[in-house]
Amino acid sequence: MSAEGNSDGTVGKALDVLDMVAGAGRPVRFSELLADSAFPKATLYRFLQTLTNQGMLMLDPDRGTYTLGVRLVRWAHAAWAQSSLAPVARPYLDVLSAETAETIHLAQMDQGQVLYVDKRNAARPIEMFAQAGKVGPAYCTGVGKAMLAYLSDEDLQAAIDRQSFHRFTEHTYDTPTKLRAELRLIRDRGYAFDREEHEPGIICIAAPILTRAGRVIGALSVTSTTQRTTLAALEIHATRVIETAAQIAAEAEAWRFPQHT
Amino acid sequence: MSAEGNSDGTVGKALDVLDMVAGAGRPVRFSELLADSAFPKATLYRFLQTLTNQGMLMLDPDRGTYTLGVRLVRWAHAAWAQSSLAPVARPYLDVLSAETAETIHLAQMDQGQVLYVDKRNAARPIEMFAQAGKVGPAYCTGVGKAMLAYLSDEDLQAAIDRQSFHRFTEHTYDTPTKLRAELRLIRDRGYAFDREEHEPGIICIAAPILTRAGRVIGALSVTSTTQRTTLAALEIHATRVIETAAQIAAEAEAWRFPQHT
DNA sequence: CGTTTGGTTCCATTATTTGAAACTTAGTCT
DNA sequence: AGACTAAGTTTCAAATAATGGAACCAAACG
Repeated sequence: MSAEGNSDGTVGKALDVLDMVAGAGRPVRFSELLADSAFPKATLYRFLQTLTNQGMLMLDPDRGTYTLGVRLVRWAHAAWAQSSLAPVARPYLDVLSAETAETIHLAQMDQGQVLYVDKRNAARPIEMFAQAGKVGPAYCTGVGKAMLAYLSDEDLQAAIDRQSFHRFTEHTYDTPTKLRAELRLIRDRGYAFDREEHEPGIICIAAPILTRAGRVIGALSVTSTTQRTTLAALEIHATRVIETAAQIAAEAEAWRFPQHT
Repeated sequence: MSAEGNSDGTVGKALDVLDMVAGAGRPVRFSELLADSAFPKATLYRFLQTLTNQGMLMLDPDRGTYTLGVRLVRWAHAAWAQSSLAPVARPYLDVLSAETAETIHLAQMDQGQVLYVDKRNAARPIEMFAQAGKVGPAYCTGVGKAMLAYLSDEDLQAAIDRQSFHRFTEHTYDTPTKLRAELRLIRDRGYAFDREEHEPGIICIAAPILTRAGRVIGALSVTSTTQRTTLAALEIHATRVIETAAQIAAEAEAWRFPQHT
């Protein structure tokens, strides 16, 4: 979680610093960052200055702490609007949400993890920013497995290498072998289950969003709890989830979607 | 429209390139970017490669077009949660929204522009990502002027230098001089009006959010239309807006600086 | 096919980054 | 107060990475 060994020249290093601040998840002092980083004092200092100048970081002058800058929020808006499935999928999610009255997730793959890009909440109005942008593990979520199942061999291998296989619950597939077996079943079935693999009591069914060429560009899930319903009952939505995924795929293809990895 | 006099070394230049892609608002080809940029072919090419490697940009291999990468969405979530006022302000906005039954905006300053970080819609609640993250001009919006009015002299000068002073409506303050006079009034009054300066028919009253030390950290507005109400009628909310701004400021200060002298 | 257009790579030159060390505060201890 | 310490800032010659003109490649065009 801490140090990327990455090195795309100066820019790469600067972004590593950004990541470090992002990773902290709270305002951090220069000295804290210095302790965690491989950079010498002066170098880190200069990066911090540059990033602050650029609005990527914010320096609280009273406290001398750094946080992520709001400029990122601005870019994210553009990124979300321009290169996520969310804008395209929105109307379809609305329909599915109304039909199922359950929580809907729309996700994409990002660096081997699941990135949620949109959500419809069963009950109350949504808190989009609080939800979209969140990341989760791929190997133990419905959307994650749905996407993994349709990855090319080499992309799958790369993704598997990035999984932690932490055993969140007793149902978590905690080895690559078990996971691969599960993925095979998912591919045969056409959609994935989450059997309380990530959080106890949380179940879902999820379908991949595929281009005509068969490339995964995202996934879609209907989520519920074991208190409200059962997996079997949830499965009646399978057809509609798959349909919706297909509709989104078709729409997205009209816009010729970039490749996500 | 991008004045790249930026002097933050290589990182700054790379971010300018990112901005260029973001600014396009659609997938762009290498050659388009080349035409718009001052960089020579090879240089621009290398930046694009680096940014793509870093996940800040995405390259559609079929079309040869670049879009913003989803990694930004991920960072933005962290930025929003960690260094925007939005999470802190949320409950207060909810109350104000219920009380006024008008549209509420929460904004912060970003590079001389207004960045909206949260919103409550008069009618229906939705679309956070689609709304938050949007930017607008500072010199002709309520929140913008409220923030400008409390900037330090040098920050104000820097901000003014970045304004376009485009005359959106007949009420727009279209020169620095007029704007400065208006800002003085706002400071005296404690809150700002928007008298259809940005969009015809749209009016608002806005208050700055200030730390105890007097630093501007954001602004808050209640917006309506000339069809629904008048500026005079809207002004009855002034006290509550200022109160709410104070509450958010207090909360933000407590939350971000737990320990105090 | 010869030509144009759009994209990628080379590599000697040049400018930027680097980081040890010196310096400046601001804060603590005696 | 004065001496020490920790945290942050600046300097500057050496090391390194960025630069960009030009060559190259590959489609698409005529």
